[in-house]
Amino acid sequence: MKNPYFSFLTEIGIIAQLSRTMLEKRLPDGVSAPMFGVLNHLARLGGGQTPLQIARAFQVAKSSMTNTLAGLERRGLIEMRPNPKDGRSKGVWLTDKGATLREAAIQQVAPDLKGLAEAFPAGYVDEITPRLSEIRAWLDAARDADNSAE
Amino acid sequence: MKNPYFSFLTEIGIIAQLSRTMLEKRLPDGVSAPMFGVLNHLARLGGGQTPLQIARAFQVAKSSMTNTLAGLERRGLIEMRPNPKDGRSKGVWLTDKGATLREAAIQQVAPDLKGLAEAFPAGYVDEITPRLSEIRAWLDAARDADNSAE
DNA sequence: ATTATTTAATTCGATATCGAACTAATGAGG
DNA sequence: CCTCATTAGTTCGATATCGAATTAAATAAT
Repeated sequence: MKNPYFSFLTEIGIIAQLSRTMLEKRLPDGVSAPMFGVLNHLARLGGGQTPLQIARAFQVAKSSMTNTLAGLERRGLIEMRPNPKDGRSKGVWLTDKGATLREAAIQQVAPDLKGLAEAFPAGYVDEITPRLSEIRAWLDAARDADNSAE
Repeated sequence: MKNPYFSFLTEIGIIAQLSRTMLEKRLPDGVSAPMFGVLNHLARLGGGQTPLQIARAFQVAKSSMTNTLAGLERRGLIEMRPNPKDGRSKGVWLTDKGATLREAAIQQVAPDLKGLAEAFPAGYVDEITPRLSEIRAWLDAARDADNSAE
C-alpha cells in the first residue's frame, strides 16, 4: 500500500488529529475544537449566519452542526434567534461571553502556533497551502457530484 | 485570523474530513475508516502487533484503539490472543474473513484514488507529502514533549 | 521477599462524526 | 386554493475521539 495518494491522505489524517488534540489542550474546559472553530467563524464573518451556512463552511453534516451549536448555546457562548422572514430558519450570534472566551483562547493557542512557526519558516507552509486548497476544492466538488447523482 | 499556519491546519482538517467520508462511502456496511486502517496495517506489517503498537502507529489514544479493535473482533475480521510471555499484553491477527474483506474494500476504493490521480499528477502530491511528514513528525514530537512534562 | 512503580489494556462519560428518518415551513404547479 | 416538492433544522443510533480512573501483570527497589 505505497500508493502516493494513499500516503498523502494518511499524513493529512494524522496531522489533523495531532493538531486537533494540540488545540484542545489549550481550550477552556468543555470547549472543543469544533466549538472554537464556530466562535472564530462568527467573529470573522459576523452574526446572523444560519446553522446550514456554518455547516457548509466547515464541510460538516448539518446534524453535526446542530450538535456543536447546542453545546455552544448551553454554555452561553452563542445565541440563536428565529428568522422573522422564514420560519424554518435561524440566525446565530456570538454573545459577549463567547467573544471574550474566543479572545482568551486565541492567546492560549498562540504559543503553539509560534512553536510551529519557529520550526518551519512561513514560506514552507505558504508553498503547500495553496495546493492543499486545490485538492480540498476538488474533493469537495467530487462529493457534491456524488451526492447529486444519488 | 489569516495566520498562515492556522490556514494550513484548517485546510488539513477539511481534507481529512472529506477524504474520510469519501472512503466510508465505499466501505462495506459497518466498517469504518479507522477499522479499514487497522486491517491495512495488519496486512502490511503482519499479525502479532499489540493494541498499543497499533494505537501509536495511528497516533490515537489507546482507549480509542480498544474501541476500534472491539468492533473488528465483533465482526470477525481480527482475532486477539493473549501473549504467553506477558500476561498484560495481547497480539492482534487478521482473520481470513478480515483479509478477504480488505481486498474487496481496496477494489472499491480504487476508483476514487484514480479520480484523484487523474485530477492531480503524481508529482503533485509527491512534492508535498514529504513536507507533511516533517510537520507530522514535529507535531508528534511536540506532543510527546508536552506529555512527559506533565 | 515484600513493596512500589511502571506498563498494557479496559471501562466510563463527554463530545464528535455520519446518515436516515422526521417535523415544520416555504414555494411551485395545477 | 390545494397538493406536492423542497428546504431548514432536529432527533436518533452507530461509531469515533479523548482523558481519567481502574485492573492486572511485570519489574524495580529496598
